[in-house]
Parts: sequence; C-alpha cells; structure tokens
Amino acid sequence: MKIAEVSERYAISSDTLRYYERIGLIPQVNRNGSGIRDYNENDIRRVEFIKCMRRAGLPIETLIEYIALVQQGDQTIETRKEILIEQRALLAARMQEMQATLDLLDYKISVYENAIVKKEKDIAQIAE
Amino acid sequence: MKIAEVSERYAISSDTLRYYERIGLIPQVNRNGSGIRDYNENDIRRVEFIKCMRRAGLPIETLIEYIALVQQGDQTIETRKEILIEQRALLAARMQEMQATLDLLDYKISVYENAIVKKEKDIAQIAE
DNA sequence: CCTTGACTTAGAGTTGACTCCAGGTGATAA
DNA sequence: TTATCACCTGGAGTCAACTCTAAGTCAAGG
Repeated sequence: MKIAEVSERYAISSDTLRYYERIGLIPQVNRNGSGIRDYNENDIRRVEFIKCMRRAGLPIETLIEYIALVQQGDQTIETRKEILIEQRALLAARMQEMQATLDLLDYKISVYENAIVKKEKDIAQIAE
Repeated sequence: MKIAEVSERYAISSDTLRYYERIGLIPQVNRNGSGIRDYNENDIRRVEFIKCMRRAGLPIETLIEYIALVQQGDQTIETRKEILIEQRALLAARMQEMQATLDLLDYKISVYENAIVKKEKDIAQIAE
C-alpha cells in the first residue's frame, strides 16, 4: 500500500507518516524498485496503534520509547507493561477531568436554556 | 488576593495568569495603589472556569470568543449557548476516542500479563 | 519525447500555549 | 539605607507536534 492510500485510509497526512517513520514511531517501511514506500500489514498495524494512542494524547516521546522496547524483543515485556499501565492511569485521570468539564458544560447549557425561556416569557408579557 | 496566592491555589503560574489576562481570557484585574493585581471573587470564578475548560482541552481561541460574548451582555446568550453545545459535542467525541484507547491499553496490558505468566512457567519448567 | 503527477529527501517554518527574561518599582526588614 | 522580595512590563524564547518547501526521481499518458 502506498503512502497516499495509508494517508487517506487513516486520515493522517503523508508528511506525518514520513515524520513518524523518521522519529522511529513506525518501522522503516519497505520500498519498491524506485524507492517508494510500500506499507505492509505490519506497518499498517503500527500506524493504527500509533493513531489510536496519539488521538488519546499519549506523548510521542513515550510512544518512541515503547516502540523501541518492542523492537528489542521479549526481555522488555515487563518494562513495556509498566509503561502501558502508567499511561493508562494518566489517561483515566484526564478522562475524569474531562467528565467534570462535561458536567459543567451541561449545567451551563441548561442555565442558558432557562435564561432564554425566561427572556421569551418577558417578551410575551410585553406583548400583552 | 494577589497573583502568587491565586497561582498557588489553582496551580497556574503567575506568568500564565498574566498571559490569560493579556489575551482577554480573564477580565482586567483591579490593582492596588502600587499597581499590583488584587483578584476579586469574580476574577477567581473566571480563573476556575478557564482552568476547567483548558484542562479538558478547549482551545484558547474559542474561550476568548466565548468570554468576549459574556462581556457583551444578555443579547449574546443564544450564541454563547451554541458555542458551549458545540464544545460539549467535541469533548464527548474526544472522550469516546479516549475510551477506545483505554480499552486497547487494558487489552494490551492483559496480554502482557499473560505473556509474563507464561514466561515464568517456562522458567519453572526449565528448573524442573 | 515531453509533461504530469505521485513520490522522494533534508531541512526550514508554523501553530498553540505557554514560559522566560531584562529591566524597573515599591514595601518591608536588618 | 541598603538589600531583599514580590510584583510589574513588553517582548523574546521554548516546546511538542506537525507541516511546508525546494529540488529531485520515476512511471505513465498524450
């Protein structure tokens, strides 16, 4: 699969895909005869993983570290697991904060709703 | 309340508080005789609100727009409500993505857990 | 044969959100 | 009275994460 197709399919720009490869987030993708990237299934899985993690806000630095451990093989499993556990905790914490914000937004929206209704009533009274 | 106390209480640096004021996220805080900021209750409420929104990732641009409408008074209520509704939707969407990531992390962690247990068993077998 | 268009590279530029710096003021403590 | 300290300002610097640019290669279509 060429870069344009991957880019389209996962809504990640070609520039970003090349950037991810350069910094070691995605393995060195194989090239065809004329030097053009040809993403295989493994590469695609990596792209999906990175996309998922980035969307949730995991920092690139951390992902680079994690991916480097993956390349090093089985003796890094314990460390990798710890990284994931830590990131999971950070993510859960961020989600809790966001939930609090969501609740506040809901409250504010309801206040505005009432304010608007009240205003309309006032207008109706004036009309009377 | 002076800037240092606000900074400490809400874990926002004084630099950031002054920055927020400069860009219009926080109202022009009153000064004492020698030009030093003295945050009143209203200012504090604004700080809390901004902190909550920023932690959830609402962009500063949007917040500036919203705050500007608040200053303009009641005739902007409808627009403000629409902004909040839109941001609420974006926030909920981001949280859903994060939930998906959280689920994937949980899955990966469990896979690592099993891998480690398996490895230990192998070691135990070698020991036998 | 020539052009078009998708790809390549190294490296520079942009964006959002701070964060820091130099130089200055005013109140307080030794 | 001199030093320390918290504050002030305008403007420059930083950081993460892209995003863009210039200059070049190659395959396919007219």
